[in-house]
Amino acid sequence: MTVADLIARDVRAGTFAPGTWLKQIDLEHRYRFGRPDVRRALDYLAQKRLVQHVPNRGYHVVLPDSDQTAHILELRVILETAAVDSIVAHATPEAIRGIEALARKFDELILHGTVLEQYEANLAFHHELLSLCSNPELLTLVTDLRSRTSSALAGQWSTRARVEQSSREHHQMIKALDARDAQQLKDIITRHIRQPKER
Amino acid sequence: MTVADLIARDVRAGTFAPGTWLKQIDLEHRYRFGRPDVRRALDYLAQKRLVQHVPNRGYHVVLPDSDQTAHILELRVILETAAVDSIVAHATPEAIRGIEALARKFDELILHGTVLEQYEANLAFHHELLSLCSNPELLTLVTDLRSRTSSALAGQWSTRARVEQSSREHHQMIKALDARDAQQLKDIITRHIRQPKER
DNA sequence: TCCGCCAAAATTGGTACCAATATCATGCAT
DNA sequence: ATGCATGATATTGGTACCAATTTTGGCGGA
Repeated sequence: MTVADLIARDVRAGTFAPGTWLKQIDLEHRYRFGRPDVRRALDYLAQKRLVQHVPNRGYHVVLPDSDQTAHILELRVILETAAVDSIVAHATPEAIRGIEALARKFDELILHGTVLEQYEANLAFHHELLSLCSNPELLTLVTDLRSRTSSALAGQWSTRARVEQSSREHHQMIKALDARDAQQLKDIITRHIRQPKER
Repeated sequence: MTVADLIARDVRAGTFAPGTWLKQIDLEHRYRFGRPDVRRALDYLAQKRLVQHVPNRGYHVVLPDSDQTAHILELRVILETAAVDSIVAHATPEAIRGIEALARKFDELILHGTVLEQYEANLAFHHELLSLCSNPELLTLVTDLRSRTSSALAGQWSTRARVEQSSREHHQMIKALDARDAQQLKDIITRHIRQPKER
């Protein structure tokens, strides 16, 4: 696993809170990598907009911007609903079963997993679903976008109720996919991404 | 202007043909920058998928993959048509006039400009049009995607006829925008991006 | 007591150098 | 003559070091 992945994971897990300055020396000792590796990783993450670079100051974890995350979520709605027709067209019974397995994996982790594990299981579910789309670039693009909103992980996934709601929506997606109901699937995905605040 | 921009420009201009190995020493001398700057630029461009990194071999300009570019073009169709409703809603008369000016600028360069100038004028036109969308992230995302397909610049922009067709479509877009005809604008944009091969 | 200035420590970012690896050319054996 | 091994060369990539900038702590003055 690369340095960038390790840092990204720690950012998501909350080890490095938003706004924290990531000092190269600390990262060097923490992950036992050389200075150039650390700097490349920070540049990489800066380009991915997970950290921000300030010349002669260093790199710090980005502060979540609610407007910006809202815009990114809208992009995901656009892209993931656009993928639905192709997904439905390529949804073989085996593929659906594979997705269902990942949904159940997510369900299990609601009770006995850490927030990070839940997050990654959720990622795996959506990744598998989107991989049915005939456009592989869409998958990588959405994956990229998702990685930019997850720093607001604590906010979105805080409550048990919200996670259980996600689980229900996963199974609703599978049901709609099984029924080849594209419009229904689009609606669920839209709700799932937007995560409307309850009442 | 940064090293990455300079390299990117030379790649688009065809100075560095697809497949060419970009040697750090050469770039260092060509642009009069230090080694670390060159390496950062190459890493940056590799992340942007303009060049490819092979460990212990170096960086080479990506070879255009027709399937991949087709997929990226489809993503642009999805995103740019999705932006239309918002664009139409925010199209003030002044904004339309600004876009029209850029379209005319493009027209002029058809006759008296280099291919690179035409390319950049085209970019400016689309950038201005998309900037009307209420979602700024969409603009940056499409700009990013566009930068990945332009290495196939020679292929797409080769003929005078194709460039003039683009010009006509620009003005059709403005007309549809002026008429507040969102569906019409979407159709034109879709054709414009897909650039169907003439019979 | 609080504010501003100055020095010291720490961190970033760049330069030079060196090791590791790949490519190329030459020579040898078949 | 051709294929292969071997050594020379060039390029990449990492290590160590140093300069430049920023931050921190302390001191003096208002």
